[in-house]
This record gives sequence, structure tokens and C-alpha cells, in this order.
Amino acid sequence: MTTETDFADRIPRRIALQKGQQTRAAILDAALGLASHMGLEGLSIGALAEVTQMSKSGVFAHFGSREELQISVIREYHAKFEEEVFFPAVREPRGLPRLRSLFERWVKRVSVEIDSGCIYISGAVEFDDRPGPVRDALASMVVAWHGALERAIQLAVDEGHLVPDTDAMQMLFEVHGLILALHHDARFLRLPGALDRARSAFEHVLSHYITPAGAALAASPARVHPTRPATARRR
Amino acid sequence: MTTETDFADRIPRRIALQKGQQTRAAILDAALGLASHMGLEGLSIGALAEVTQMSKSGVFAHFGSREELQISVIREYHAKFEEEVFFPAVREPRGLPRLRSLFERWVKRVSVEIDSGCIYISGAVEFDDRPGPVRDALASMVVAWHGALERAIQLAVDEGHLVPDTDAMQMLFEVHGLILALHHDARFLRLPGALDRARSAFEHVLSHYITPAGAALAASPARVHPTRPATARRR
DNA sequence: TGCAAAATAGAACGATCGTTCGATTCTGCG
DNA sequence: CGCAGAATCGAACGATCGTTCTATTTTGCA
Repeated sequence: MTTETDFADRIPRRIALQKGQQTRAAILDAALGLASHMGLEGLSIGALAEVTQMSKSGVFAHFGSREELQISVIREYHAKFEEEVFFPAVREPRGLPRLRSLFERWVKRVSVEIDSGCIYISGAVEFDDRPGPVRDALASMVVAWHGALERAIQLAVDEGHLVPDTDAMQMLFEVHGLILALHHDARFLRLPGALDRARSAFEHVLSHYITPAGAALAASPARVHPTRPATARRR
Repeated sequence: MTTETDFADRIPRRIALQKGQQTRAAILDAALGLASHMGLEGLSIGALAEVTQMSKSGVFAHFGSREELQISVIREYHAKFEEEVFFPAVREPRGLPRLRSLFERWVKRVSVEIDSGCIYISGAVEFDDRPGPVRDALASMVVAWHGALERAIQLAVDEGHLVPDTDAMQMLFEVHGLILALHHDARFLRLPGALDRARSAFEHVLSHYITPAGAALAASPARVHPTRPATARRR
């Protein structure tokens, strides 16, 4: 997970943020909210100027082009996603607890938060037939996130919580589907029970891959360092 | 499944199609192709006029508004979807064979066909935060399709192919997720193995709900009228 | 064949889009 | 404080959008 480039421009260069970076951050924040509702393609500089109470050219000057704005929004979303989903989850002990935490935070991020439209999901649909730098930026972020999940799954295998012949990409496919279905049912159809459906569906998927050791772990999720059975070694 | 309204305007009124209906159909066909690539929001009357070699106003006159055009496209997609996915599948014997056929045709429709962008999926993302008649039309079609699937699942329960306490909506949620994941991986990420992943994921989901009778059925899918065990009765 | 009606074209509209440019205001350092 | 440079504004551009209106062409029936 390459966090250096993503965070570089968000950290004070020397002492404090110059005025420019400051308003740039404010614009990006507003843009993120707008893009969550209207999609990356629906994000217009005019609307953004209205929200931030600036002139169109004032907003424009910070990015140089609409494409660059969209890419910046994607990067901003990626950073927020890392902060709220990935980083807290990796503090959990590796294996099932971490995997569960990743899913649970992912679920919350997609369904219940304010401005919860997931740019990864809406962007994937908007740009699946539109090659270019925006698509590439979006795809690289999604691939990075999927890679992190795949690694978490593999770790759960190594920990003996999942069966040794677990196909991590296959399991990722199935779990990812649950998130997409949740996004669909909760945001588009506004079905009330979608969140619970996603959670129990996750348990269903898990039951395909879980070991007795992993299942025993679920009963006492508070254990910090679970006994590590010598079932599997790193592939 | 209300097919009457959808097909009414596609069937010759008296003897043959008037010129107007004919070009309207041609426009709709082109619009469907355009919307599959650019999305319903990306569908513009100007581009549509260029593709069909007509004037903007000539195209416009057939629908009266862009919204009405979008809704017509949705209805057209719905009709095509019924023709290619639903109707052939309901000819299969009820229960697992029909369910399998529904999924397999759905999968093909979403991933491998030309102009295969699924308007149900892209539209759901585009209009999840945009209330109005277009969203309503889209949602009603999706709900109708989900209802048909749910009924097919329930029939499989009644046939004894799935366990009696199967939660049809829950299973639908999980299967729907697979389609969405397939759409994502195949169209956005362009992953080559997505189709097989979806198929084996379907078997995984199935294994949660299937009965021995249903499993025995899978070995000989050619059987037209499987033995019907008296396990479950319509709820 | 002729004629009313349907179908299509063409031009123009106001609005909004992303973008450019020159002028103006503001900021932060010496 | 003063001044260079950054930041922001305001106006304008060409393009495209959906839509309206009025001609013109085409169609289908008596």
C-alpha cells in the first residue's frame, strides 16, 4: 500500500499550510462530497465554485484541468478510505480478527456514513468504458485496496484460521460482491435490511473457508494473540 | 412480471409498422447501444442524432423530452433482458435447473455480450442519489427482476432442491452480489478469470442452501422432470 | 392521384460546460 | 513597511446541452 505519495501533500511542508494549500484542501473536501452524490462525471467546476463560494477560475487554478481535479478527488478518497478502513483494521491481530474488522469497516463506509457514496464503486461503473488517466488512477487505487484485502485473507490462511487451500482471490471476489450488493440495495433500492444481509452473507462466505481454529476464534474475538496452530506455512 | 405494457408498442398495431414507429425503434436501438457505453446520463440527443444520421429535433420529436427518452431506453433494455434471460430460463423445469439457467444467462448478459454494459447496474449507481421518474422506472424494473428471481428461488425450495428454511431474499442478495462483482471485475478491471470466478462462487452459495435431492439433480441436469420429493410445501 | 397528417429538418434560444487571460487582491518574507 | 509572488477574480471564449419553433419533406389513405 503506497501511502507516501498519498499523504505527502497533506502533511505540512515545513511549519504550517500556506493559504493556497489550505483552500485547496477545502475545495477537495467539498469536491469529495459533491462527487459522492453526483459521481465523478457529475462533478462540475461551476457547482464546486458555488459550494466553496469562490469563482470558477479560482477553483480551476488549483488543479489546472478537470481531469486533474477528478484524479485529486480519487486520491483524497483513497486517503480517507485508508484512514477510516484500512489503518484501524491492520491494528487488529492478523488473521480472522483483522479480516472481520476490514469487512465491518468497509461495510460501514459504503452504507451508513454521511456522503457515503463510494467513489470506488460509482467510478468503476462510470469509467469502465472510458479509458484515460482518470480511469487508470481509479483502477490503481481499487487494485491496491483489493491487494490489501487479498493479503489479509492470505494471512488468515497462514494463521490457520482459513483452510490451507483457500483461493484468496476467489474469496475476495465473493466478499467484494457482498459490498457491491449492499451498496446497491442500501443506496439505490433503499432496502432497510441490507446491512444485516451483508453481515450474514459474510458469515456464509466465511463458513466455506474457515477452519475449526478460526471458528473457535469467533467465539472469543477479544483474544489479542490467538494460539497459532502449525497447520499452514506461507505458501 | 408485467410484459404487456413493455411489448405493446413493439408489436404491429394493425398490419405493419408505420414509418414513425420504425425509426423510433431504430433510434431506441442506437440509444441502447450508446447508453450501454456512456450510461443513461451520458446519453445525449446530439450524439444520438449523429449515430442515427438524423437531426437533433427529428430524434427529439419521438420522445418529447430527454427524460422520456431515458425511460424508453430503460423499458427497451428491460424487454431485451426478458427476451434473452428470463423467458428462455422459465422454459426450464422449475427448481434448480431453472435457477441455474437464470444465473447462467444473467452472467452471460452482463459480461460477455457485445454492448454488454448492464443498464440496471450502471443506472443504479447513476441514479441512487437522483430522485425522479427515471430513477423510479429503473427501480421498478430492477425490483420486478429481483422478484422474478426470488420466486424462482422459492420454487426451488418448494421442489425440494433447496432447504426448506432458505431465506430467498438472503440468497438473492448473495447471488446478486456475484453478478455485481462479475460486472466490476470483467468490465472495469478487465480481469480475465472473472467469469469462472462467478460460476464457482455461485456453486459456493448454492452449497449453503442445496438439499441432497438438489445435489443429485446437478449430476444429471438433462432430466426434464426430476422426482419431486415431498419435503416442502408452499409456505 | 391528391391531400391531410405525420415525420423530419433547420435554425435559434438560453444555460452550462471546461478553459483562457488579464486585472486585481492578498500573503508572507526581507 | 514594502514589494515580489502567489492567489483569486471577472469576463469572455467556443462547444455542447436540451428544447422550441417554423418550414419542408414524406407518408398513407380516400
